[in-house]
Amino acid sequence: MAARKTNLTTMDDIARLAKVSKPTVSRAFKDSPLVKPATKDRILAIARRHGYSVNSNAQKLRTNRTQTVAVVMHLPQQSTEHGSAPFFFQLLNDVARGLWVRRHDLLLCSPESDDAYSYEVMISSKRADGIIFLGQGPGDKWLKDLSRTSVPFVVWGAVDARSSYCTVGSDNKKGGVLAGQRFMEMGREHVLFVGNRSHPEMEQRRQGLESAMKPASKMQIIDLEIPDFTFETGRTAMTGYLAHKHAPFDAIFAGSDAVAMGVVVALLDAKLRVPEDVSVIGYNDLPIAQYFQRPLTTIRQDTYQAGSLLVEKLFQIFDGGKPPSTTVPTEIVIRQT
Amino acid sequence: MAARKTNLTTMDDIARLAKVSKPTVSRAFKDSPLVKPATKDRILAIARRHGYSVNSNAQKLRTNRTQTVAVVMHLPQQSTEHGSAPFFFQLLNDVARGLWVRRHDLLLCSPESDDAYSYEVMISSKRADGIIFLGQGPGDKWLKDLSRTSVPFVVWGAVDARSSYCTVGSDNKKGGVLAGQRFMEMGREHVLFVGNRSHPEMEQRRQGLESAMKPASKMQIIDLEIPDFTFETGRTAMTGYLAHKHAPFDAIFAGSDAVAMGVVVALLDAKLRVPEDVSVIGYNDLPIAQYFQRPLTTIRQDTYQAGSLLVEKLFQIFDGGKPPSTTVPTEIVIRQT
DNA sequence: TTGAAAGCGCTAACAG
DNA sequence: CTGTTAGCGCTTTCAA
Repeated sequence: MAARKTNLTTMDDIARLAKVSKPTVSRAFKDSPLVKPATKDRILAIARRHGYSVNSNAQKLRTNRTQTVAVVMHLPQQSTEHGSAPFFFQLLNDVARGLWVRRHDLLLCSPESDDAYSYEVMISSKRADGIIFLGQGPGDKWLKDLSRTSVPFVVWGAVDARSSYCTVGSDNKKGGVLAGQRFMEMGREHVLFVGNRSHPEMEQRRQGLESAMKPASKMQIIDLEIPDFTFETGRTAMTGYLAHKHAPFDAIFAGSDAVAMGVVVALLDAKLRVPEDVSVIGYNDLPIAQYFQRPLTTIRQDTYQAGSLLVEKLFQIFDGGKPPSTTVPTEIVIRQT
Repeated sequence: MAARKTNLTTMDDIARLAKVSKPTVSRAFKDSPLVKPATKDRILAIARRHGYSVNSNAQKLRTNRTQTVAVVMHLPQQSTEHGSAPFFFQLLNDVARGLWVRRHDLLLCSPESDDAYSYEVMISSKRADGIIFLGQGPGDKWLKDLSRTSVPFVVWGAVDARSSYCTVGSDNKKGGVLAGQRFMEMGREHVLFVGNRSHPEMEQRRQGLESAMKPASKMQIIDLEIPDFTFETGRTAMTGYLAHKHAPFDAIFAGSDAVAMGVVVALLDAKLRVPEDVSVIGYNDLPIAQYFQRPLTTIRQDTYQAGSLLVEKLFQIFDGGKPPSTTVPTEIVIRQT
């Protein structure tokens, strides 16, 4: 009589087969020291033989914990739409690793609406124990609203010490400083900032740039505002700028590597030499950046550490803590632009 | 007396407040026609006012359905490790959209081990109703094993009509044909295939290439085997090939865009002209491909459709069907290589 | 159209 | 170390 793998469904079945009680089976599965090793092994062997595993929904219902974290990420509609997509995927990856270490599941969500309510529901309906937001979007009103609720969450985005919620983000200011210093070393004087000052992270980078340049009284910043941070936007903005205005510039600090690459292409199309005529620095150090036409000088963020920090801080919140926002170090990667 | 938002926890509480019974509240939440609209509105209003939402774990336990699909994806350890990462993230994105349309949650997992058992546990423990595998890895023994169980799953990978499980994949053969035809039109004769024949998808592409070239008896394929499909691997393989062997070639079909870009860089380093001396075709049409030093000619796969198909077929399996494997159309994007 | 009763599969509290 | 009891919050009968 071959022990057919009839997937038994309940803990009671296993208990009966192992001639123990249900709680003992339960303990065996959570590796409790309260159960005798021999008993435990027998139970686990029987369970495995019958294809049994603990029903996680009953477990979640009973314990009132889901061991699940929701990660909310703006997924790009088209591959070209969102210039920093590769960066966010890398970050997702690193967050996934952090959760995996803590044996938590990762529920991937797109933002339903930028409205605190839908996230409150996510928690009160016990789909997840907490939320990690990858990117805070243009305005963070909804995040402020959310911070007034009891929803445990952390955010990747611009770090602001006064913020009412916990954020982990690139040291944008330092990133700007590094770019400014580099330009100064190269003797550049007119820096075009291709970004968007209403975007908090961008503004921080610009401030860093400005402060690094202060010692050199000759240096100045020219702003070129762009609505988003894609290759195409960078290219067309640059082409337009070259066609119409003529404030001279010899350096460019771009809001993202994608923008920087667009800018470089526009520059080359206009017969400007990079870096001889114009020096360009990007942001993020996308994997592509080093293989670009002109291997790109850029500011790198440590996503590995970012992922760990996001997870760690969320768990501190689970434990009743109120972890401070933190900045992740930033470094300049000097290549050929 | 302000109705404070004390988050009530159970359906019973809401039932009491609305002066109805628990089942009525349950019906109201699932928009059942059995409940009078006025009653329903009243219930929903009360629930919302008190921050109540249905406990999804109790729901899942009771109904024995999770409304969740696990997506298993090899997350790259380092950004440069896995050349096709951007492609898979795009695919993830499109799968997410498909699941969202069907109001299912997406549980993101890395492969625990390439062993059927861990996936059986995922289903028998009721974490998810089914699994979508993004990429089948080098061998698919574990997938064959899994297909002998009752685990509902579909796979993105090489489509093989004889396979025991449902696969959705690029029309690799057609992709190869398109590349071969293009080379033929350009009058190329010696095609270097930079790929890995033990990888089913690669082998299919090579077969397509070969069949397209058959009419031109002069044309021939030279194989350059590589272990993985990253930029660096492509570059070093090409550099090595140029240094040692000297079978002449005037065209290259690469296993991925990342490889193709690595190959192009090696070619240019060796003072070969692209495309004058060597024509190069990649695979995947990564967003970067068009912005590369030489905008890359490549084979594009329709991930949007792929995502929809994967989800659709999984749902057919849920409904007891046995959907056939399908191929997603493939097209050549002619740029400058 | 609504309600009463039963039970999904599990774990925590307590007793031994 | 192991067992008994109770109940997590919900939906599904079935009855009214």
